[in-house]
Amino acid sequence: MISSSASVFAPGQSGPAGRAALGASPATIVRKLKAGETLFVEGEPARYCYEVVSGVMKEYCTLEDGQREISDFYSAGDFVGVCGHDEQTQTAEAVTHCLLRCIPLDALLGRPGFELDGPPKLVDVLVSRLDRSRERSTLISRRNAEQRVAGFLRFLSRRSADAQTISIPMSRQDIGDYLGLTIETVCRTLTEFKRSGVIVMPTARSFVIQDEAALDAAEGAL
Amino acid sequence: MISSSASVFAPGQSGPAGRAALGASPATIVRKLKAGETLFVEGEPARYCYEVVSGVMKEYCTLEDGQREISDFYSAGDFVGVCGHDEQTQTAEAVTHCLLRCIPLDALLGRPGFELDGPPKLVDVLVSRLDRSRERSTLISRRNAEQRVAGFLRFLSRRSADAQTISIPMSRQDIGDYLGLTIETVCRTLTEFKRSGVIVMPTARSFVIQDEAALDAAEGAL
DNA sequence: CGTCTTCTTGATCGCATTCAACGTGTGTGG
DNA sequence: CCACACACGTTGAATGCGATCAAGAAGACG
Repeated sequence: MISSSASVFAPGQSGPAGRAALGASPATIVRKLKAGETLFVEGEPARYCYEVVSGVMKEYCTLEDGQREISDFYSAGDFVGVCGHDEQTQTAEAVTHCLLRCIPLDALLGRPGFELDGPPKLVDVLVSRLDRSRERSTLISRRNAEQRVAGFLRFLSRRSADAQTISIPMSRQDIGDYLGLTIETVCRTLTEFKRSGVIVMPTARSFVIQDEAALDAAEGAL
Repeated sequence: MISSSASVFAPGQSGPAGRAALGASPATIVRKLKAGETLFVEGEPARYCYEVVSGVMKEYCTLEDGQREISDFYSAGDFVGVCGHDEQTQTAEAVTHCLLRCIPLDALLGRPGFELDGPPKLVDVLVSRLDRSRERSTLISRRNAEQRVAGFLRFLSRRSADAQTISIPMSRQDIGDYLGLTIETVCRTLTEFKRSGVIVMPTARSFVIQDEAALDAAEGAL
């Protein structure tokens, strides 16, 4: 499953645009991505990891039958592109307009000459990734649509911290691919939450939690 | 969810039996577990990790509604108990009679005075754990019972390497808790594989692959 | 030999998928 | 500014797969 077409490795696509980070303390190299743009694809050599400065990224695998499985969403402070292998095992794509800080993997590995100021330890990143992976597994292993969507709304609300109105940056398709549900089931479940007064949705891409207790109950003991 | 009852920390239960590893190069400390015995429970302080010498271990979470979710099975060469946190996030239990080599977590973290001979790098263990977690996610996110069970049989056959007859060390319940299926569905699916000649089962706890191609097809592009 | 656990099979039900159609919003060009 | 097109979201009806409830078979063990 190595989809390394030439275009993928076009200059400025497989690493930070322009200057390479070969100095001692790597200057903050930033990449901008518009919604829908691809950061890297499965099979590509993994030389950088990226700290999300703003926006939302997603990582996914494409299965042979064409189905997409989104393994995680990343927002400000998260690190994308750390898979622990020489080649990326997943594809990363911008959900919204994104600002990324590029970090040579050597820096995370603590190789001499690549020390970081505020070093995100590779181990820490891997641990948080593992935790998130397990969290998702729990969400999809034995829970029904209501519980999954409720869990997802909680996931979004946790990120938005104090915000009243919580935005939904990703499409229904993305939510489905993350929760292992069809787009229709996601819709229906949201509609049901609206109908029963658990949430209110000012727009299709935002919501306000009306009944915290009911949402917790819907999530069903997580 | 901290289930740290007193009995759990009884001597010889929360660490290697008898002598503690406080010397420089830790002598091989081994623990034996009978099938069904618990190695550690969720919430317990994580001070050791364990290399499986022989037998099969499982790690699982217990959800509030009583459902068990088995996140992984471990056999010879695998490491149990590395979660990256100060407390175990899961419970580990012996599936079969097990022999384990106890490794102080300090050794994996590379703390001075705790160097190992053949050091399993913490990063490597975490990476393999993450890979396995993702593999399981893929198995349960959008695949039907047939594909999941086929994938599980492949998982078992990969471990048994060259063996003709592959043993199934875990119960149907365990398989179900791992695949996110009920015990009945696991049974029915296995029966269907037998009926259609994909596998033969000399006993309920072993199988022989009769039609490799059909098993691959059933797994459905993984 | 009997008891207990594990495994298997059967019948029914409910939830999520599928297929299909209809709204809604957004952006582009006339 | 409006008209149109296109992507995205929502709703409806029917189907099918896996869960559930229930009971029976097969091992394991004392």
